[in-house]
Amino acid sequence: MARITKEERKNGIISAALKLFSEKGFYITTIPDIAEKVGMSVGNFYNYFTSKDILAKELLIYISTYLGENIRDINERDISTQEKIYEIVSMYFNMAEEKPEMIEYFLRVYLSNREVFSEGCEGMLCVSPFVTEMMMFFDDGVASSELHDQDFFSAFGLFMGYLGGMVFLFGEKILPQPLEWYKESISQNIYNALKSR
Amino acid sequence: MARITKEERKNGIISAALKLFSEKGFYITTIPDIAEKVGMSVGNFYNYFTSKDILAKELLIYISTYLGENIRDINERDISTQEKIYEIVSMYFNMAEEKPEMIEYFLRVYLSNREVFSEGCEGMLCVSPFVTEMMMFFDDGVASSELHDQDFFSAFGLFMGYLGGMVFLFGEKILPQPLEWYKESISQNIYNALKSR
Amino acid sequence: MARITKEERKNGIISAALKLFSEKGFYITTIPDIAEKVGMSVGNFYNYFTSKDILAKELLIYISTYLGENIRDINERDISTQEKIYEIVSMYFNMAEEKPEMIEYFLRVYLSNREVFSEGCEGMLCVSPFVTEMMMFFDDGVASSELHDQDFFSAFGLFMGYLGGMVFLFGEKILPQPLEWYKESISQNIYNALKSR
Amino acid sequence: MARITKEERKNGIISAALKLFSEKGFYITTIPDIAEKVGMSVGNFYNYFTSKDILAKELLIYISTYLGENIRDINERDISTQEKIYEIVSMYFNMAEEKPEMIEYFLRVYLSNREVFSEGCEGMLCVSPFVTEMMMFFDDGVASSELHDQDFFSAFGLFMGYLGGMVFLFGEKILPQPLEWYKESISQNIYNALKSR
DNA sequence: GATGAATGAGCTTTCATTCAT
DNA sequence: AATGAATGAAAGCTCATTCAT
Repeated sequence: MARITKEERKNGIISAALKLFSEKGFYITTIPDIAEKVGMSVGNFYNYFTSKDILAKELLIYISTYLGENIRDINERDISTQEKIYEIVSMYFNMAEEKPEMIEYFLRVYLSNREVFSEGCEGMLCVSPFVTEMMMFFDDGVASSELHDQDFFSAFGLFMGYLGGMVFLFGEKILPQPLEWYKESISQNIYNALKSR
Repeated sequence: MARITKEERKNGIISAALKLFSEKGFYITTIPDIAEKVGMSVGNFYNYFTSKDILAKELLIYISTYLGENIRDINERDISTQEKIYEIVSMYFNMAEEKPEMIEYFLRVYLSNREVFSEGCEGMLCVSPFVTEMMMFFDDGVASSELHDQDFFSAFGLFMGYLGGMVFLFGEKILPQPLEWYKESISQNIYNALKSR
Repeated sequence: MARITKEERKNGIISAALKLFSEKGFYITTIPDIAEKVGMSVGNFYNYFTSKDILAKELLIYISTYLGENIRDINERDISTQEKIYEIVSMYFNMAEEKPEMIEYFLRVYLSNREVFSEGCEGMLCVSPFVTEMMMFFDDGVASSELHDQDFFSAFGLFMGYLGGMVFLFGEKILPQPLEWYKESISQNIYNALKSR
Repeated sequence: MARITKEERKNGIISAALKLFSEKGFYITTIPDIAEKVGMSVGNFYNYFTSKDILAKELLIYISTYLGENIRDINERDISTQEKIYEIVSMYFNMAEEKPEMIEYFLRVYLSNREVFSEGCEGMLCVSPFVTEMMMFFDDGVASSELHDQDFFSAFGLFMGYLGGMVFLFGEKILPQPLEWYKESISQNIYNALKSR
C-alpha cells in the first residue's frame, strides 16, 4: 500500500524545485510551477516549506551537503594531492553533466540572489558542509608539503571560481569541447597554481 | 544654462540602473526605483530605453566595453606577461572596490539571468569587447613563449573564474582581508597555472 | 449552504463583462471594473479567464450560441417563411430591449474591434453557431420556393445589416418609436426583398 | 516656394488619421502614430486639433459631408428612383473599395465608440449632412409614388444597415465575390423592399 | 508654428501566500 | 494532509497631453 511518506514528499519538492530554479531562475519559477511538477496542490506545498525563500535555503544546504560528502570521499582516499585535484575536478564536471541542476543552482541561484539568502545564510553558513571539506583538502595538502602554504581564500577562490567559470561557459554552450575534455588541463593548471614552490 | 542633454540623461539612467541592479538584483529592482533614482518620471524612462530587458543588455555592453578598454591599455604596455597578469588583477580588484556595481553586475545579473540575455546576447555577443581583449592577452603571451600554449577557454575560465570568485567572496564579506591584500598571491597563482612549462 | 460553484462564478463574470463591454466599450472597460461588478478580486478574475481578449472571444461564442439556439427554435416551427421572418425580427428586437447587452456586444464590440478577435475568431469562426442557423433558414425558404434563390451573403447582409442598423438607431435614441413599433414594416420589407419573384 | 498652408496641414492630419483609425481602431491608434504618419511633431499636432476626441468628431463630419455630397449628386440626376438606388449602392461600394478608410471609419469607429462621440455628436448631429440627403432621396421617391410611403427610419435602417453589413463582410474577407459583384442583387433587394405596393 | 522630452495616472497581468473546506 | 479559489499589492508598460524652448 506504499503510502507516500512526508519525507518522500519533501524530497519530491526538493527535486522538482531544484530543476525549475536552476533552469528558469528563482524569480521566474513560481510556487504553482513547482507544485504542478510534484503533482501537489499549491496549498499543500506550504505544509512542507513555509515560504519560497525557506525552500531556496534548504535547497542550498542540501546541495552543499551533497557536494561536501563527495569531496570527503575523495579526501579520504589514499592518493596524492595532485590526484585528489583531478578527482575533484572530475566529480564536479561529472555532476555538471549528470545532475546539472545542482551546480547550476549554485551558480545561478545562490551566487546571484543575495537578497534571498541574506537572512539565515549569512557568510558561508548554508554552504559550510562543502567549504569545510575544501578546507580539509587544502590543509592536508599543505601538511604533506604538496601544496604551497597560502591563504585559504586565495586557494579556494581559484579552485571553485575556475570550476564555476568552466561550467558557466559550458552552460552557455560556448565551450567547443565537452567538459570532460578539459579535465586534464584544468587539473594541471590548478595543481601548478597551488603546488608548493 | 547647462541643459541636460539626451546623452547625459541616458548616462544618468545607466549609472542609476547599474547601481540598483547590482545591489538588489534584476528582478527586485523596479523601473520606478530606477526612475526615482534618476529623478525622472516612469514614463520618461521609456523614452530612453524601450524595455527593462533592453536596458539590461545595453548595460552589459557598456560594462564589457569599459572592461575591454582597460585591458587593452594593459595589453599595449611594454611589460612582461607576468606583469600584465598583475596589472589585470589589480585593475579588476580596483574596479571591484571603486566601482563595485560594474563587476557585481557581471557576476550577479549577467551570469545568472539567462532569460534576460538569451535574445540578443547569445553566446558571448554582448560581452565580446572584453573577451576579445582577453584573447589578445593570451595570444600575445603564447607568442612570446611566456605562456603555455593551451586551449583558450581553459585559460580564460581560470583567469575570470578566479577573479569572479574572489570578488564574490569579497562581496559576501567573507574575506578576512581587503581585496588589495590578495593581489600578489592571486597573480602568482594565475601565472603559475598558465606559464610555459 | 449554497456554495458558489466555479460555473456560477464564470457565468457571473460573463454577465458582468457583457454589460460593461456593451455599455462602455472594450477598451474603456477595465478588468478592475469587471471584477468589482462581480464582487471578486482582480487576481481571481484571472483564474477564470486567462486574459481580457480571451474573455471577449468567449463572450462572442456565448452570444452566438444563444442567438443560434433562438433562431433554431423558430426554424423548427411549422410556420411559413414569412412568419419566420417576423418571428426572427421579433426575437431580435425583443432581445435588444430585454437583454440589450447581447446585441450591443455584437454591434459595438465584435464588429469593430478587429484586433481583439483576429486571432482565434478568423472569418466567422466564433460566430458560426448563429450564422449556420441563418443559412438553414434561407435554404429552407428557397427549398420551399418561398424565397428567391440568391447568393447567401446578399440575403444575410440584408437581414442582419438591417436589424443591426435599427438596433443601432435605437441605442442612439434616434428612433421616435419603440423598436416594437417597427416589427411589422421591417418584416414586410425583408420579406419583399427576399421573396421569390 | 510652396509653403504648406494651415489648411493643407490639417488635411494631412485628417487623411492620416482616417487611415490609421479605420485600420487599427480608435484606441489602438496613438497621437504619435498619427503625427509620425503626417511627418509632424506630437506637440504640433495639438495646434491643429485640441484633442484626440475632437479629431474623431471632425473626421466624422468630414466623411458625412463627403458622403452627403455624393448622394446629392445622384439625387439631382434625372433618373428613376430605382436607378438612384443602384447609383447609391454603386457609389457606396466603390468608395468601400477605393477609399475604404471612409466607410470603415463609419462602421468601426463611429458606430462603436459611443463614448467618443457622445458629447457634441448627440443624435445624428455630426452625421446630418449625409442623413439629410438620404431623407431627400426617400421623400422624392415617395413623392413620385415610386416608393412606398413608410417611416423614414424603417427605410433608412434597411438601406444603410444593408450596405454596412455587406461592407463589413467584405472587410472581414468573408465574401466569396468582390463587392462589385453584389451590386445588382442588392439594389434589386432594396428596391423590392421599398417600392410602392 | 514647431519640437519632443516630460508627466503621471492608469492599464493588464502576475504571484506569494492564506484559509475555508 | 490536502485542495485550489481567493486576495491584493505591485510590476512593466502606455499614452494623451503639456510646455519650455
